[in-house]
Amino acid sequence: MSASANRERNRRGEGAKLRADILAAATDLLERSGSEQAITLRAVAREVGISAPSIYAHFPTRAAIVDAVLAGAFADFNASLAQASRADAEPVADLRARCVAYLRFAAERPARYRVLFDRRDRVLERPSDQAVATRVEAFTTLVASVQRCIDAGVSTSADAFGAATAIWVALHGYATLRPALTAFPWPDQDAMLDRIITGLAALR
Amino acid sequence: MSASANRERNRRGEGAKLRADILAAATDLLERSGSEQAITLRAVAREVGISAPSIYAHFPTRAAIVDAVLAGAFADFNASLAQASRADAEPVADLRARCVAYLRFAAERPARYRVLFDRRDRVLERPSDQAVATRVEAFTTLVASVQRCIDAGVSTSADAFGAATAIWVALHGYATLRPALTAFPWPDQDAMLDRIITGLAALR
DNA sequence: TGTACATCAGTGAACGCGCGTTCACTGATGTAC
DNA sequence: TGTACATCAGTGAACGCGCGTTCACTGATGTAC
Repeated sequence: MSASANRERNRRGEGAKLRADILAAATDLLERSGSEQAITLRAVAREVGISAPSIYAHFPTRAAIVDAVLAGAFADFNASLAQASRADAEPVADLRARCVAYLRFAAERPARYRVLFDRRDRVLERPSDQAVATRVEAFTTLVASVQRCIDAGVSTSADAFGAATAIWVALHGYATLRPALTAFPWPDQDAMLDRIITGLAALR
Repeated sequence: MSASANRERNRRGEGAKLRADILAAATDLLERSGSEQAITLRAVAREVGISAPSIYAHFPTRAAIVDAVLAGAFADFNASLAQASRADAEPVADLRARCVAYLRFAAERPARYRVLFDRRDRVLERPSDQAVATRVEAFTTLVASVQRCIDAGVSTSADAFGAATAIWVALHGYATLRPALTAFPWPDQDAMLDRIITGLAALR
């Protein structure tokens, strides 16, 4: 298949546009297939309408593409949660809004969600401080949200960190299992969330 | 590499022994690599010390090997939980023992655990009733365990199924995230379990 | 007891595939003079 | 204003790899006579 059939060559100085197209195509492949294995140089090239070697002008290796997709997923995830946050509202309402946004992100972009926490730690390559911060951001704000419930006297928990970890773990389990086991007679999501928040944040 | 260096040819009538060796090698590859992708015909053959085509006497396709590994993992998982169960003891102690066994299985055989619930439903191939029953067995007994807590008046939950689902989801989240994110400052597992059981089974 | 032979438990070479990556190249585009 | 040319944005062919699978085969082993 000729690439020119699908895509016009960028004008001079606009070569960097291809980088964005490559990233979008890779993200799309991930989301459609459900697996980061689907992100191959050749599949991405096919999707964008270029030849495979053209990718090397923008990414040094296949892994670099996957990393960039992952970074984008984390940024989207953090943005979704931040947007849902209502730090000035009732603390329980804020906590709930954050959890709803968490599950919504996972439901709407299941493959991207999975990839956020599915990867084993890379022992060899040390992630940058910024990468670590991005990864921890959503959790940090969750702890703060639980702490606000404690401060307001509506949670009897003595440990915001522990409670937030338990909530996170439950959300992750639900977010992961729900799309994987569609035949399971899942309870209503709102009821599930009530159980998780009330039980694990030790709400009165 | 010659196979005869590693393995003696089975005697006549004992060809079926190879099936068990193939399964063990495939399981080992899964557990060592952390991914079912590592189960390739050639890798399995290398591991067992035979040539790749020899596998076809025992499994029609690569997928059949993976399925068999998965079935074995489910059987082991159910057996681990069943063994931990103390249905005649205090209901809370039984529930806790089951949860501990759940997390222990996941910690000791992380790749096998993952594969139990990681796979998306196969929409095309309908699983047999028996396969479904095996998959649901552990959960069914968890619901019963919660129900015993309710019957004993120690849980205020009105819905054993909902509570069991919440507990399962939290256990799964923890079992999945804990080995994946080793840099996270995980709280003590016992404290975590207390939070999950007490909070989600609505224990007094 | 000896031997021909069917069967069993495998082997080794080959197929076509998609992959990541390298390499030498091409042709349009903008710029210097 | 015209043109030579450097540069940019790519291309197409090729590499070696491991894969699932097929095929024709081999040689040891047990058994029938």
